[in-house]
Amino acid sequence: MNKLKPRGENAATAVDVTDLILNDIQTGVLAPGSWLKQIDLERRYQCTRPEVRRALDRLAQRRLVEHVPNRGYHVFEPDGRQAAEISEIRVLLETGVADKVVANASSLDIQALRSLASRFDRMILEGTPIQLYEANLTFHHRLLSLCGNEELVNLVTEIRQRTSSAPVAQWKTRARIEQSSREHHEMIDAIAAGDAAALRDAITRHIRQN
Amino acid sequence: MNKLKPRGENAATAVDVTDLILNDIQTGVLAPGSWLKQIDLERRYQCTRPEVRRALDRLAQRRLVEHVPNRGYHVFEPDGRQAAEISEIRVLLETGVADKVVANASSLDIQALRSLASRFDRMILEGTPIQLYEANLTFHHRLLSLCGNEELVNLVTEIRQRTSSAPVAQWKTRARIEQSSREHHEMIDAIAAGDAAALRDAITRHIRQN
DNA sequence: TTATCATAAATTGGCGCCAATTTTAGTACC
DNA sequence: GGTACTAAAATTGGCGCCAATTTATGATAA
Repeated sequence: MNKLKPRGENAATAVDVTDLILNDIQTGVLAPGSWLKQIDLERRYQCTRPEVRRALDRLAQRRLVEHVPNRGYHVFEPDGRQAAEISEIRVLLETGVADKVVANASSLDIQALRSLASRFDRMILEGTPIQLYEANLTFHHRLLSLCGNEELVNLVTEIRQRTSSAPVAQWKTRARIEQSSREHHEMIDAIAAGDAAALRDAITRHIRQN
Repeated sequence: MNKLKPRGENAATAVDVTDLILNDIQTGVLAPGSWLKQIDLERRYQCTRPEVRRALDRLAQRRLVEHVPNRGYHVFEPDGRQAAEISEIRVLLETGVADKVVANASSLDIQALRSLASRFDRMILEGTPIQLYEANLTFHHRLLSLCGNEELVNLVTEIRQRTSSAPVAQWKTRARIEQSSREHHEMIDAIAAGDAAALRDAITRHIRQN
């Protein structure tokens, strides 16, 4: 008598609809401001109505979509003020642990960071915008993890999602992308040199001008 | 033909079950680690099953309760590491805007803060632990609001809820409470003196030793 | 021709039932 | 007397239906 669902289903089926919708918002498939009709989502993600509703409620809690009673949910578009304020929060958190990052970084970590930064560079040329976006996330996640504060890493990951509705489109020009790339390497150099002040400076510029 | 529900019901009925449960967790009525049975909540708050479930899901998203599939939800108890990490995050955010707070504070704001700090002092003697807790929240909220970053205020309010499961019980001794009181006045003095460094120092000590 | 109102279609959101899983209690067996 | 197995009770969680509200459509009158 073999149990088909051992305990948490297989890993592939385990992904929640919330993440699917979230992903489509991040990649810009679901445009900022657009209305998310429950029937459409139901069909698009091949799931039931209650699942859609739970996902929408969760995303509304995380302020990625906005709920208007009896009207439905639409993709949230942060105004300039909110975006600026969130950027400032990121600056505070990420520069605040710069010294910890520098202190904890082993030569192996630095090597890994260089590899991830290079991967970002490669994606500028060869990858899709989504791959570029993900390479960027991976780099920043790896760097921030060095601070040793797991909760902080989670928090930054969460609020980064709120920064721009369609983060894929955040790099408007090619020049801006390449500037980002340079800043990545600049951060690594600062870490390698043990220069926390330089790291803080690079991080601040990097976040503020996105 | 009078409409009994004008647009969003009357303000009293509008409070969500989520807030009710949250409040009972904060005040320690629902003890850390205890299981939240849906039937009990349903009866306790006079609401329907789906309402209970939505509330539990929201609280689980905010990591105030933990969800174990097919077992239910229980009040989350943060371990020492998590509590310490969250405190560090608060230190970074609240000290990070100390200069802004000092810069923006008018004499009227300072007056208001003194009033709120006094209210806290009064609650030590005359109030219930819950009133004391709320007076403390009000004071900190008012102070932090001076930074001008609305998103940051919201964020701190949110993560403060995650710090301790039963925040009412956070002040273990009378001595600790009175120390908190002194630190409140210390913060105000620093603001009045325009001394951002002193404010940062007071905030750091205040958060770390809770 | 355009504005307004009524009717119809579509969408949201609340509620209850039932299946799946877990826990508890009881019983038989070692 | 203790342990393992079985059956029943309790709890969780998924799903579909229907009422309430909103939006779209069309008709009528100015």
